Amino acid sequence: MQLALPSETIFHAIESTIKQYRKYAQHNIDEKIDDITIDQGLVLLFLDKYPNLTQSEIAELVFKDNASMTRMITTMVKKKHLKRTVNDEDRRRFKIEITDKGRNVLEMLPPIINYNRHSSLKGISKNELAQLEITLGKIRANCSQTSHYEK
Amino acid sequence: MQLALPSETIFHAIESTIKQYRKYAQHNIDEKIDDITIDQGLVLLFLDKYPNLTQSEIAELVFKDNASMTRMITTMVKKKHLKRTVNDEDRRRFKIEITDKGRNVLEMLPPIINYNRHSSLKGISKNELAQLEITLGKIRANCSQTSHYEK
DNA sequence: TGTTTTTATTTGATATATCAATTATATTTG
DNA sequence: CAAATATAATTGATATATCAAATAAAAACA
Repeated sequence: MQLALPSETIFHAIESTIKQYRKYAQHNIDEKIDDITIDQGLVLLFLDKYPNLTQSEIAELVFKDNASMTRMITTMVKKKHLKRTVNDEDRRRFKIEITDKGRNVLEMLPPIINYNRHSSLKGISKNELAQLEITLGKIRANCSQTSHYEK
Repeated sequence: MQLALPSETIFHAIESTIKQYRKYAQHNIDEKIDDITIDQGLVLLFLDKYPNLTQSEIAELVFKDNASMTRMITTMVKKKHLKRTVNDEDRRRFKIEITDKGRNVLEMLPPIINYNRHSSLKGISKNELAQLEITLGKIRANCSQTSHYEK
């Protein structure tokens, strides 16, 4: 059976694009901020905007699952960007607070993120971007259906 | 500073598309084959086509680094899809062989992979795909440059 | 030939992802 | 109210990713 090499498929193009963007964005962050990943940065931004988020709400916003979020926040507490205390109104939850060190990071972050987003889309028209969005949406829709592939 | 939510950016669209494709593809594999990931399947396909590949050559073909490939192959040896023996012509290398169990998997794999690739692109024209490829290429190019963001 | 460099692979540390099972607390409901 | 169910978060197991350091063997070189 004929089978294209993975390198020849659009899926590889999609995957390597997002990987390259992540590396690029992380590199630009690393130049200015010590020891913060893209996703940890997003956690800070969301907590700043909505201070009462629970861990699972944050998880949803940054597209992680709860287990990963637990561990991410544990890491960020260890690095002293966050403080985690029990929420007395609902003792199942935690109150997650941004420390001064976290606030420090927060000040530097938005311009870098904006730069990353804009510079990586240089030379791509609004139309082209809209088309990209549409095509990706079609793929997602195709992949969200229950397969009809015969067992 | 204004900052779009991650969910509103094209980067999230790209990332969630590839994640959804991976889940969909893995799900279709799981229905028919026990205990094989997409990437492990690709390793088998490449080894079948080019039996003398070294670990680092395989790594390159499936876009992993050497450390990950070492661990992937260790896992596949544990699961008895592969056999690893020292290569006597160059004792730094290993000879990686596909076992009967691995061959069994190999027979079932190509039609599933083809199905995954085709069904997830349903309703997308050749032109549209070509355009997708072009736009992604522009993003990759933008992200491969050394940033000029001022320190 | 002996030394240096390169290549192939491994290992350790750390972060993240996924799944299932577990714990603790809240909420619902009969 | 007590029992059942739902929610928030954790934990354990396992796989993968990344980086840097280590090992072993081969190749280059002086």
